[in-house]
Amino acid sequence: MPELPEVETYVRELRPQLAGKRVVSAQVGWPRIVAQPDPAQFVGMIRGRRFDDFLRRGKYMIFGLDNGQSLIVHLRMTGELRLHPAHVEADQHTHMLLELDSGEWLHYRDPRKFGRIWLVEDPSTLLHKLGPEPFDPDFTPADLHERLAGRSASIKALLLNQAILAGVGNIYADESLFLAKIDPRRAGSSLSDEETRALHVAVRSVLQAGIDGRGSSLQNYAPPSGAKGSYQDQHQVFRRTDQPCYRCGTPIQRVILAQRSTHFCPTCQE
DNA sequence: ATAAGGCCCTGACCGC
DNA sequence: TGCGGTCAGGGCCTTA
Repeated sequence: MPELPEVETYVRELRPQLAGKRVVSAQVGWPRIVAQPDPAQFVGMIRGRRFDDFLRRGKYMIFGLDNGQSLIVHLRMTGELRLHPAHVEADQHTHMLLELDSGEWLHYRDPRKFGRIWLVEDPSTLLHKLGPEPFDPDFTPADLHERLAGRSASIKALLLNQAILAGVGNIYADESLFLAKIDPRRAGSSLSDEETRALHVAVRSVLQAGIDGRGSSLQNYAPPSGAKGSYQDQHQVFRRTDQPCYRCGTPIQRVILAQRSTHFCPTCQE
């Protein structure tokens, strides 16, 4: 389940592999994977384009092309993007292929087909609804407090809301709330200034540790270089239901919030 | 406006 | 062994 640290790892590892290479041809196997434009147009438009820069915004990857357009990819749950030599055959779960002038092929593989690809003139038409980047200097504790004000939904649900803050998903939301010692079931508006500051610090700290570990490799995710991420070894609560809290020994509890598994320590988090 | 639930998808896993 | 049921969850959509 790629979240900000996993997508950031993707961008860092794929950038040097793709920079300056040109698309020779494209194939789309599962039409719904290409959200915009329609797949036939997409194939025509991407042909001949060269990859210039490569950025991340929230959980989106943005490939800048030489004609000013952008190829945007969201991996959702099980998406993978990998550069392979020409002799590697696409399997049944590979839904888009780009042939490059280096002789390599970029494979988009996604068993659950939740991921989406766009080719757009202006990325902001797609990304303008996103909240701030967690590491943006303009994102302050006061800003976070304002975004949570008046919200009755659980703080867990609000952390997952990409319009409030971009990039946090289920793993890093649970880990952030544990580090900040905040009960995930609390209403967003109930957080004090002090708790909001603690959460602000915790989100950045957990995401940075995730990036440093090249992400969390659970059942599906692995970075494009193949070697697994390591942050799963540092999880304090995520998928540790009934196991003792590392801090106090209380069994980690699991509840459902916003239709997502939520893990927390009932003693440490209030 | 916000909040909550459904939906898309398939593989892994569980109990029988 | 086979099989049905359940779970995993990101983001968009509909409903209230």
